Amino acid sequence: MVSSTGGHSKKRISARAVLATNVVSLRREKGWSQEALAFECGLHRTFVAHVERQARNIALDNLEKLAFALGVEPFELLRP
Amino acid sequence: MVSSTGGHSKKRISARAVLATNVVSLRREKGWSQEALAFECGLHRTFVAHVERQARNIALDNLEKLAFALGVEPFELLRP
DNA sequence: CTGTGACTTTCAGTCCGTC
DNA sequence: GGACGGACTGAAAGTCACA
Repeated sequence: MVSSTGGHSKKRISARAVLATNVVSLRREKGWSQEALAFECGLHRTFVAHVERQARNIALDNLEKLAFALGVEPFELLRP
Repeated sequence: MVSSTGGHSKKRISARAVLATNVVSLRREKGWSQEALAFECGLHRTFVAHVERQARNIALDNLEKLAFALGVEPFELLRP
């Protein structure tokens, strides 16, 4: 058993989970609160919270806003 | 002159445009029609067409379906 | 086989408040 | 500062007819 997440070692982490992880760590690296990040990308505070908790299926245009607010390219937010 | 592709070197291509380009080329590499790709990822033929023409703001879950149907990771569809 | 506008249904995204 | 619930509005999903 490689790990406990099921049986297969090739288990694919959902794009939502990867995104959430990346957003949280990039945000914390900058010492920002969810509110501060929301302000920077022009989205709502609760929406950013939902994305970080994998509770929302974010659309591409907003993924792009999030990326630029965090100072990275859109594809970097989805890279594991 | 840094480079030759126009005037501005800092021009950011929209995530939609990058996605469209990548989907079209990966699809053609496989010799698939839009209909075939739509079937593979469980989406509608016209929806795929709209994405390829940058006419839709696709959400993450569908981006993921598209990626796996094309045999790549989600972030690779957004990499320029 | 593909492009496109239009349409209905579902949900992304906002805003309120409470713990 | 962050998790979470409810209610609302606008936009994405999904489909179709026709070019």
